[in-house]
Amino acid sequence: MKRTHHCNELRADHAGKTVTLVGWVHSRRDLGGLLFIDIRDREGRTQTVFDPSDLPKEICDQAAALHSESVIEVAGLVRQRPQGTENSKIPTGQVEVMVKQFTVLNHADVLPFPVDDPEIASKVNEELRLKYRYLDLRRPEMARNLRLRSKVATATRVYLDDQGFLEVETPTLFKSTPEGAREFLVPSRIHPGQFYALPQSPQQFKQILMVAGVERYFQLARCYRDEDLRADRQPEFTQVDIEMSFIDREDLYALIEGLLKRVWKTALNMDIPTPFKRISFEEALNRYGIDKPDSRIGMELNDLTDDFRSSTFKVFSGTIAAGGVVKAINAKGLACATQGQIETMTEYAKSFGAKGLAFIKVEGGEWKSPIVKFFSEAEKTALKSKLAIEEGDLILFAADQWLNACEILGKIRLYCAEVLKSQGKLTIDPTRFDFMWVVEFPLLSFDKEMNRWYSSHHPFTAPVTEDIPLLKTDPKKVRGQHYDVVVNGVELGGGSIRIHQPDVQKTIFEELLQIPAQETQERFGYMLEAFRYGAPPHGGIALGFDRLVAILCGTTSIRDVIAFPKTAKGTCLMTDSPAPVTPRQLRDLHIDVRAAKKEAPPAAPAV
RNA sequence: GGGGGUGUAGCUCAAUUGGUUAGAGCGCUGCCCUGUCACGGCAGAGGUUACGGGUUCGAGUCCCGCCACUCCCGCCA
Repeated sequence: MKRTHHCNELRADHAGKTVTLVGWVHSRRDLGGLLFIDIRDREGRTQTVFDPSDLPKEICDQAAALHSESVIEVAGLVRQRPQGTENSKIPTGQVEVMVKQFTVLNHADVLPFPVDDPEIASKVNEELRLKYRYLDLRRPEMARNLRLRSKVATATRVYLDDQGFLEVETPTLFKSTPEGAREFLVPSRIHPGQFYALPQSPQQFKQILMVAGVERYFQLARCYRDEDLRADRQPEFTQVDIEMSFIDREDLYALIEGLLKRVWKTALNMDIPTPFKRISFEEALNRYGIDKPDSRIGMELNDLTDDFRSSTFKVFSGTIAAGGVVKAINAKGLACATQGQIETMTEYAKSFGAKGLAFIKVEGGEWKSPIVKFFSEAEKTALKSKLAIEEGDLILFAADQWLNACEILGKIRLYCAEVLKSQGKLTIDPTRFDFMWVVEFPLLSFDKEMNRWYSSHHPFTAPVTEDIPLLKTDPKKVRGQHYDVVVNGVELGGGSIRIHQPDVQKTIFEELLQIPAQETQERFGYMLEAFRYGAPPHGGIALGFDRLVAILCGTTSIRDVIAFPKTAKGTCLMTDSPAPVTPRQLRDLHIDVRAAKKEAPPAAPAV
């Protein structure tokens, strides 16, 4: 068997050539005498013709009995199609292969779902698609995603190699660092009762590589987090992990902008403008109510705190008196929102801790609202001008402490955008990509319940240099040298300049995070020690590779760009994992299982 | 852990207020068909309405439980 051409290769000037094609039976049209079979491989498809006047009956019968997706090999003569029978829908539509020899390489059973019909195949229950992932991946859309992912990975490697980066692999069997994401544990057979952890990210190793003098490191690194899944979160995922020595934030921005420019050019043949705009965490919250703004949908937040400071509407003025703020968005054209939708929004807002969701519907020239009667003329005028209120608008308010008020309206804003989209009142150009850097995150956040500070990003993030004195006096004000790269409301990645001075690192660990010295030593001792032996200033970033590819493929679910993804409950429907193991295996690992045993599934019926 | 959505033939979907034998398209099986490409024509098979209970003269439809898939909250340094 030697194929001479792939199935998207033959053109009119191949006429007269004898060729061999291999591939899958895409479709079969049996006219009783003449039989057409479209043979498909990953490149495309080609029509083959079985002519009974030319071939033994057995061959024609055998070919006529084939199911879709059987794998065949055909050899024959390429010829120009008879006039009037060309098919302009496919690139090989000018020619066909007159079959001389034919072999069935694998006879396919009837399929659980159609692979050839994109209309139906794209609507097939995802459960079925995951169970028969190999069939799902044959669909052109999925094959395209796999191919695009591969191209982006290669473009990334080439770009970073051009920039002098070394690709270094780091261990998958790591040590548990019980802070941050929940880890997957791997019991040690050789060391009874001890465990490895799968890395949440190669964070510590990449910093150590800087101490090791690598200067420029990258890796398409597999990371593992035992947390609940989302459309854009899987328990195992891939990061473009990057770390560099002797840099500041500007160097990093330039590097990543160059990388994304290259990737967008390679994948979509698009030139994205650089540098990306930059927005501080505070401004992002103030304007968009979220630290990963989608700037394509308008409806920015407005601050009305000053306007309602002495309002007779106590819900607002009272909140302000207690140190809170009043914010509002204008959902243009949403005055038609149903009672149900307003209720949904209110419930949604409440789930984030809002007490309620005040609103004004601007309909029929009047402001319909349960609260507007409390507003003075001056307050109404301020609203009207600040929010540019027009007929048909829906105004939504949040009154709360700053962060809460912002976040509530931020979520409501995204919800409104979805409603407007579904009503056709908001359309977004699918080729629009709004990149931005979100910067100046607070280094630390305070956990009221635990009564302690924790790292907003991770404990290795360097404070902004001029804020270092504030560490001991006013930790809340310390900004971190942290940055997130965001596109269209998706956090593509984040990173920071790291701490490379052992004393600053020690202050963070022991004085602010209040990790006891002994524990710091046990968990991070090797890092602190490494920093004592010549640690260069360094920083880096990690980009979510699955999210990156998903955006390029125009899908919201990273499952569409991962060959073998997990379900929302972390199972693999194709291999049926996770699964029980034998008592013998457990014994070797010194493990007793206390969980109730799941009942074994009934034996599969004989096929 | 919590909330929402979905589950009817192999696939995609329908089934009025709880009311006859649960339907359609595609696929599948058989027969016919020599220029189709969504080939066409005729005939046929195919259902534990996810699963387990309950209410009712009667349940795909209502109630309770449960499972799977999915979206979201929590969670994701």
